[in-house]
Amino acid sequence: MGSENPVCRKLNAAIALSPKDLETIERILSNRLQVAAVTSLVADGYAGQEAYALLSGWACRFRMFEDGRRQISRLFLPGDFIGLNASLLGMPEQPVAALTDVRLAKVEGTQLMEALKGSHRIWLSFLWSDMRDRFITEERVASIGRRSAYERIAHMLMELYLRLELVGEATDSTFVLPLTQESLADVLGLTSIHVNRVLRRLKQDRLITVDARTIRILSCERLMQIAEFDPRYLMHGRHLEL
Amino acid sequence: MGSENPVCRKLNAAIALSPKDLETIERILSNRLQVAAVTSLVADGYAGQEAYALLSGWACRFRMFEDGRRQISRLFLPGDFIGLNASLLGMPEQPVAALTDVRLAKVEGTQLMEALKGSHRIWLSFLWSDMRDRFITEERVASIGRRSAYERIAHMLMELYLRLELVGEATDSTFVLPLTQESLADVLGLTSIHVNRVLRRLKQDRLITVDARTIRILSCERLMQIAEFDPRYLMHGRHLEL
DNA sequence: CGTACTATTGACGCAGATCAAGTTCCGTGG
DNA sequence: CCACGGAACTTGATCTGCGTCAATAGTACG
Repeated sequence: MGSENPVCRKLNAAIALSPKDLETIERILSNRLQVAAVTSLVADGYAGQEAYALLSGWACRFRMFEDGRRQISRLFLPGDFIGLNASLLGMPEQPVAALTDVRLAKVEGTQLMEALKGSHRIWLSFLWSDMRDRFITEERVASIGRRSAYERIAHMLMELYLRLELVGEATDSTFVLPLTQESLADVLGLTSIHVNRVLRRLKQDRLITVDARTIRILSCERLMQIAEFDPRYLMHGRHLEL
Repeated sequence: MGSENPVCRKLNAAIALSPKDLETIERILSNRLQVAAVTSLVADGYAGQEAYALLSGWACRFRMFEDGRRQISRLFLPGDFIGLNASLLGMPEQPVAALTDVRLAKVEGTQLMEALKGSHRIWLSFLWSDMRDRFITEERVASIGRRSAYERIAHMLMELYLRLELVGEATDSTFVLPLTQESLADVLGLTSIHVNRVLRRLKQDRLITVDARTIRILSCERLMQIAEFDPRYLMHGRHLEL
């Protein structure tokens, strides 16, 4: 159904969840809040119990340097959890900020733990989500470390498309990329100027079109080939027999 | 005691473990094996149940590209777990290889799960270790994305020193770095030639000395300052009240 | 209709890559 | 014990992808 929340959609796509499991998850996510773009969700080094699920909008975890350099270490898309494990330990972490207006669900540790204990499938699906986040970060290390700017942006566009598609926010090779080129640069380890130039090249090469902030991928195949995109790290599809 | 294994040492440094907890962990690690340098521990995309704990030597997870480029996304040092969570899901992952001769303990999922259920502290300590690995990877993204080669190497040397110190493999500002400059380059997202030049600069600037493969840090303070090293991400010390 | 982001484009510079030689360090076999 | 072969390390010369600086043009909002 269209009203299904992205968290359930994502988890259920990986591990078949029972209606009861889905209900349990919905309940965990019932404590909703809204936050405007740019707002800090987790302060730098804050050792809090805060954990969120992102229901709509984009957020990021980042590292600031004294001279103003910024690196975004993770992008959070709808359906992603923010600080779930860290909240269980209550340990200081890198700051998190909303990149767009955002709808969140605040997750309570105790409630979460009960759900994990109560259903093996819920536990598996959370583990899956957690592993996937890690693989995404490891692939990003590979991207920033060894891919050229052109390959890197090609890779990121494919990744975003597939991640958004999984939660129903992208179809038809098209999705909304609500970030400024500045933020994109901070994700990619580039400058906004170079991001701009590479996007132009990708358009010239008829690989994508950009209209306002809507991206259309003209050839997934060629984009994946350019980036040596190996979709396995996103772990989409039901790989587990239960 | 000196004979204590690095896994126990590391976990116990974060979460105070009871003698019984430590015994349980020792038991999980009783299935030992040895592997020579360069050997593959986890094949590319292998969806195995394999999980290891590294007892001595260094290993890495990496991403290969068709033209021979390589990026090491994680370094495993003594005391680290390899593929622990992935093994529970049995999902394909990036390959893992031994960088030096290595002593391992093979970890069984079922045995592990029992231990986690049996002791809250063991569970916490594994969660801590897991989070720490993630923070290390996120800080690496920041490093490769935004730090200069000089800052990046300074940062990595400090990180390695502190990680090794925690498991008793470094004292007195000195540790053995058993990697070739080629491997170092693949960790750092640089070329071996540039790594060589930057190391020379660090020596000239009286920040480190290198003798064979032994690194001595002459000024932690200056090194940390250069790299804007924020030790919080390593989560050393006992932060949790229990 | 300013004021302030955001995007775009050009000119130029530099950190780090590439190319090309050595040199040193070891392990191995004669 | 030495000779030899192959890594790993070192260093210089040159090149280039991306950064920096600078200027203009949209756009969005009050």
